[in-house]
Amino acid sequence: MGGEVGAPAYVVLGMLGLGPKSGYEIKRAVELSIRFFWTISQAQIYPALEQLEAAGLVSGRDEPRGRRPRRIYSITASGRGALEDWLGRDQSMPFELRDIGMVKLFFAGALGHDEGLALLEAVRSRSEERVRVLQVIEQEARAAADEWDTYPLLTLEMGLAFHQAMVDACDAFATRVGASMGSR
Amino acid sequence: MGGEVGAPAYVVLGMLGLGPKSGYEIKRAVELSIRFFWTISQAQIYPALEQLEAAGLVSGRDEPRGRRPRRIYSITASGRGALEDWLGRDQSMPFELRDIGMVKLFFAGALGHDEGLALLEAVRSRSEERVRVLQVIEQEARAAADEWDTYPLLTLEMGLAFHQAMVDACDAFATRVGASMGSR
DNA sequence: TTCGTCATGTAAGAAGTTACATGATTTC
DNA sequence: GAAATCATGTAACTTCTTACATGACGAA
Repeated sequence: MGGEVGAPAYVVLGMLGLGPKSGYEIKRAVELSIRFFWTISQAQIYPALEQLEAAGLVSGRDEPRGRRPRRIYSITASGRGALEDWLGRDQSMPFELRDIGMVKLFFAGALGHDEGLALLEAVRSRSEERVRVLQVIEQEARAAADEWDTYPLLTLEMGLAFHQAMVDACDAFATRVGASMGSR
Repeated sequence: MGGEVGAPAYVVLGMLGLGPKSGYEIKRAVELSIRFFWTISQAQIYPALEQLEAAGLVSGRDEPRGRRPRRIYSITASGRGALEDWLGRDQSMPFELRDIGMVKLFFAGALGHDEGLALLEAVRSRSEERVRVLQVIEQEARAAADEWDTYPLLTLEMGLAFHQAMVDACDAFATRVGASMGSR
């Protein structure tokens, strides 16, 4: 009792490990960085912050901007310990993928030839689009340098690599089936 | 009113499109095929079957095995129509990835050099393991031939391709950082 | 003065999982 | 005769999302 914080709380803790932030800023930071492999809603953040503070892993202080209330949280020494501990624990890290697109492809045999290929193209272009977005972020990241240090850059590269792999798999399949696809 | 079935129900419908099955068999079929990109629990399947039957998309008939009760569901003509319709709708197909491993990697800067590399290795070996499992399934699939027709095989290849891409990204990073990794 | 952003908080609901309950049949 | 598998069903719980409520500040 007392302890036992879940994954969302550790994500919040991790973000505070990069620097003091308000709940609002944490939400923004997630949107700007890990959103492609983790999401968190506002309604999770504020309770998580309370939990973390109660456990002594973060400390918050009020820093209102004018008359607008604001509370900035910082990671504590024991919070840093808990974070490192969590990162180090080789607890099960299930790769959770929930993809309607792949499900549909799996069932695409129920479709006619052309409709099947249209579905394939939809899945392909979805990943292609994701690759484009990630490439833009990559440009900005390399320009900004420090903000995105090596590990965040790695997760970016991983996202790029596997969506590119999906595009390639679609193209290989289309070639096998003998359809023209992806003009690029 | 009546309609408006969700994704889980369509997954059940898709499985019945491959042949009549009991709820129990549907669960098993999911475990044997799409489990890497979709899961469904027993507690979802039986209500979904009721829903689908009420909507006239499947029809169930009792086929007890001895004294053990059993209900086999078959897709109806209008069920097949609804399935094709769903597969064809280019409704948003968000790629939902929820991966604690990548989250941890993102925050790995909080760790020392060695601990960071250990985490990297954990993520790498997780995907490598998945590649191994998928390769075994691929062998069986190519041997069994018909059961796994082209589209299911495609989703298999996609899984293989992107986990291999993750492994490669880990190796590339490890090389960049100048550590020896992945002896393969 | 209106709109977008900053900022926090929560109530209600959807979606999904776990766990239990029950019992027949098959396999070792 | 014990254990695994077949088979269905559901109650309770957790987790997460959506939506609303409130209000200050800055820019147009």
